Amino acid sequence: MQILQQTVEPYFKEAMGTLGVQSSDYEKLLGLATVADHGDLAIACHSLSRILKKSPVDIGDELSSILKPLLDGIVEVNSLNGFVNLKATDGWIEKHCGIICNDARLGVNKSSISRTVAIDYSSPNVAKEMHVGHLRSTVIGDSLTRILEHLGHKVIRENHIGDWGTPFGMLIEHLLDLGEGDAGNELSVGDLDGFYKTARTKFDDDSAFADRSRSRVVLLQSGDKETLRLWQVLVDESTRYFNEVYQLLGVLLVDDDLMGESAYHHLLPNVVEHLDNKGLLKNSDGADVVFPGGHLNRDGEPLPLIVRKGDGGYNYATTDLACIIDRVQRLGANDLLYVVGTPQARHFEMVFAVAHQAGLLDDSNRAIHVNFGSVLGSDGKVLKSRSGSAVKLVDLLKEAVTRADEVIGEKNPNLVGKERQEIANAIGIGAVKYADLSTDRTRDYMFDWSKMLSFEGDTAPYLQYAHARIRSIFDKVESDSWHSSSLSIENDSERRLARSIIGFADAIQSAYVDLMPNRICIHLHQLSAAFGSFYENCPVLVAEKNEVRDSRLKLCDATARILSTGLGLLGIHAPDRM
RNA sequence: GGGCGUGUAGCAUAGCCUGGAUAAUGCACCGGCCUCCUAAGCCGGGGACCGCGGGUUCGAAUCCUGCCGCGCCCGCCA
Repeated sequence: MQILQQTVEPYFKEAMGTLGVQSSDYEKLLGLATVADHGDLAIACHSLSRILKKSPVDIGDELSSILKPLLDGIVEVNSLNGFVNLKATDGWIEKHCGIICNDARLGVNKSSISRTVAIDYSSPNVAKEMHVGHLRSTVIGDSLTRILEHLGHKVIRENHIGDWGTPFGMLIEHLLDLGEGDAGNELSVGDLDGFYKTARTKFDDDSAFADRSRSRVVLLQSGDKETLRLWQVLVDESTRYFNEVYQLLGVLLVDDDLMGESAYHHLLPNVVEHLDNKGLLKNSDGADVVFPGGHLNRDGEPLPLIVRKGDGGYNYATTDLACIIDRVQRLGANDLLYVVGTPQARHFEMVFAVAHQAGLLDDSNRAIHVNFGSVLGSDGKVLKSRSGSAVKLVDLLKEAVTRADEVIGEKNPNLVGKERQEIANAIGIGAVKYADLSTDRTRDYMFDWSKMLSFEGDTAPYLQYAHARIRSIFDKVESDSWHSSSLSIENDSERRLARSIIGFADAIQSAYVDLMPNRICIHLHQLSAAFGSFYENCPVLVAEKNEVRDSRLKLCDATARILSTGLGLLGIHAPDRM
């Protein structure tokens, strides 16, 4: 209802002028109504009481009578308890909802300024299983990518996989021990954890193996050809596996988006050199560090960002700085988004601070840690991959699809074959994604199988179901004549639905501004609920008059398109049947 | 110890940035609705000292502050 507020704003100002109130005294008084029954917009008059030396109720009455003629035909004006309530007229709703119904973009305009956004998400580790933390990053990042692109921004996906570092010594040695063929087998069936854990165990228990692993790291870093080839085998097998998961999940990530840690390896000395040239580099306990300020360690001393370890090796802070250089200078990114868990908040604060100090970022750039909460088990404790949580991402997704398929068998046995498979996929995967996207991403997230895979309530299947019901109506419509008809709003169910249709653009805007996909979920659920009520109360095909039928068809069409568009922005499919 | 975050009905959440009128939604619970466009649905009902105490304000779930609980982070892992 931003659009209504914009419409009303000038008249409101005029009325305030008539009352003799300064603009600084009424700036925020006009806002969205908090009590839906009272209207769409409200003006709280209480703070004017002191200025005008009248009671809020009297001011409300007076303001109301000034606004009434000004806003005739736009809103109904009433005053109550010192509030002036503005409720959109049916005429206004018919007009604006009608515009949206006729708009391919459903009222969602592209941003006037297109930004180039590099978004870093998913980032699984080579030769390690993807776990629920990767699920969050992948699903949230995918949704944000879609939202940004929908608004006309240029998005560069960056899958910063963990493909470099000391563990690769032991992984390569383990690969050699198994023989490339067998190892490839193990990896290709997706037993990444088994591979990694065995290597780890050997490293810990077998000193000869540990020695070989360390030498292998040296060979890897010095660019030994054969070692690099073996390393590439590990990377290829892993990425093939990641791609399977991505395909099952239905996210946009492809091989071209891969930009692993190894890709920045050669830039790391330059990063340190650059920091040194800027005079930021300090030596502390043998390591090269930068003190960004604002952070203290346990002893109350300034906390450094280590860019080069005492042993001469580089670490993730160095790589992240190299990424910033690459993304800003080579890719021309205005905005840098990092869809990474909250525990790394301090790390990113320090990296961004150093990047600014070093001139790698300036005021035109926005570097944002798009943080998300930890994944908790049913016991409320953090689920960690190290503790060997048995939840494999692939297994979870497959179970979701299986369960969806079972429900289809119960609810709609007519669906068979390939179509049923695709629908089961859309429902199962959609349920998992929606469970992840529909809550505030910054809060911890309870990993609950039964909730995630239940298809009742505020879930993707509820929205998909609303969509499918509408599509089934259109299956029975023979003529397109409704397309050119106009809306006529006659009852509360229609009003509520039309208002919700108008609100779609606001929801997208809100999701974009705060990078919060759940704002879209909230709106889609509210829209679906409005539709559910409409569906029960307002016969469409058997409406008493043709004008009414056509008007309702328009509402249905817009609702369905908002659902499929909105779900699409969440990376969720909306099947025509289910 | 310091920093950051969080605490809303039995459970899970929205609202908090940008303060307003009976705190919203889902699950669970209770009661209704399928000769009628998909009942994965709809309608109605009960259930909350918005962690606790101060403060600012005409007005606080929302802003400030103190305390309590919980979580994460606090130098060579990422």
